[in-house]
Amino acid sequence: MMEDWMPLSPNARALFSSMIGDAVIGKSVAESSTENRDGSLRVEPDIQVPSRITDQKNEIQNSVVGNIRSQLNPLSEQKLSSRGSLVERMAARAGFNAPRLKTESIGPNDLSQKQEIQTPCLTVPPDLGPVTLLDSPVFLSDTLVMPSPTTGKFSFAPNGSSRNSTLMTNNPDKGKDNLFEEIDALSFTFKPVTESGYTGAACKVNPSSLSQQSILDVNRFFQQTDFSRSSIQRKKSSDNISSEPRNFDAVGSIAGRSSPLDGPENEDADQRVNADPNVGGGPAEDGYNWRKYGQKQVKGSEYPRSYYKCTHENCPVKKKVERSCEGYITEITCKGAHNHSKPLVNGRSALGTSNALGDMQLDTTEQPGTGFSDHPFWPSVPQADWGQDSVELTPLGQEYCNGATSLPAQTHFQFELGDGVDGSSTFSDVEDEDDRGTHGSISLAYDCEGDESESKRRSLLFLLN
DNA sequence: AGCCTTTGACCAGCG
DNA sequence: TCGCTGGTCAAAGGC
Repeated sequence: MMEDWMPLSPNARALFSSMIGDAVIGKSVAESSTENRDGSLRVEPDIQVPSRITDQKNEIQNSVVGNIRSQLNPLSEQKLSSRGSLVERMAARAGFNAPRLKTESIGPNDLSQKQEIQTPCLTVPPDLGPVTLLDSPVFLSDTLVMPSPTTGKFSFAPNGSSRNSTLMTNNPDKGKDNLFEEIDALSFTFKPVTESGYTGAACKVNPSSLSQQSILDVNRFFQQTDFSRSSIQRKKSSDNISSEPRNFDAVGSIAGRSSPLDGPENEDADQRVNADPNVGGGPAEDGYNWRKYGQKQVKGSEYPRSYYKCTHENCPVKKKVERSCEGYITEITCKGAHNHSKPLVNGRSALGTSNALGDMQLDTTEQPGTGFSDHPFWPSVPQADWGQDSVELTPLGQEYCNGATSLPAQTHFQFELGDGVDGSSTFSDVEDEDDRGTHGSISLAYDCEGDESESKRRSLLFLLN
């Protein structure tokens, strides 16, 4: 179903995916990593998504997808329909069967009879119109739109006369109201991060209890990620870009979209959510501070390799990061061992920061101070092992490179092992790299502009998850 | 001012 | 020794 979002920017998709927990995210959640004999880590889909939460997410996501699609031009939709499921393509390329969102029970049984509904997840509840979603406060990116709760005014116009007519659909007011009604009904699943890291517990937070500032922060976040109606419209007007398969964060790879950067073809700088080098293999995504000291085009690699050093004094750790044309990490090689603990971030340890994204992680034992090991996107590495001069780890995964061919590129993480280190026995729990840095949904949390914003974004991610 | 990225040059290892 | 390649340095510039 991911192709349903193709016309959207990767950033938007990443964010949306994070928010609604699409099928692929479900896959991410459902997937667990297994350890191969050779020490590499591979993700395998073999864990079921908690049913209740998944059902709610699917319900919302189906509605959202359907509504968004209804806003897209027919051409894009047709192109989308003509493509196979991304999951299927991934499965074909990666050689595993990714779990699919079951949509048979949603909507008409005979979908083939309806051309406009050729892909799953298109059933839209009649009371949840496009405006419900597109006019959601978090979707509004410009100041011309109607006041919204995110602006602190929280007043809806009696009618939608002042809004963009092209996006208007039936029953706008009802849609908006329903948005909050539904949100309220569903409640957010808020997963707090404690000083010691992710607790694994989830608590419900009634949206009404959120502070105005929090809402404003959420809105600001969406604006920064350009996950807005205006961005969608821009995409509509540029089919040459939007119609191409692009990296899908949630599907993706380490996701730390890495923030999936917008491709070079996308010159709209404000849409670059993850143009930050931190995203993915860049500095900070693992809680440490890195300084790039070199970049080189390596023979045999289609992407330039970046060299990073840990900025901590006397810390010998270096890492090499290969990034695709879109900024997705295709390979990370970390060498050395940190001789220091993670720097504090916003009054809390980087560990906490890392775990902000770890709500999909399953019972990962915290390994404070072990570097990547305590990052939700990195496997747990016993301190003793990480203490070696170098550690090598090679989880494999896939990401989808944009570009004309949309060829998949393999994401490759590698920690160089020191002698006597059995990498195969040191890593026990790793997430699907699809959810890691090479894709935006996750990287957003690391795409920090500052401690404050980082903290706010973390909060947002909790809301979205 | 400090830190960062960028990027061309330089260095070392290897065949 | 030479050429190739990967890794690093360091000046310049940006934020």
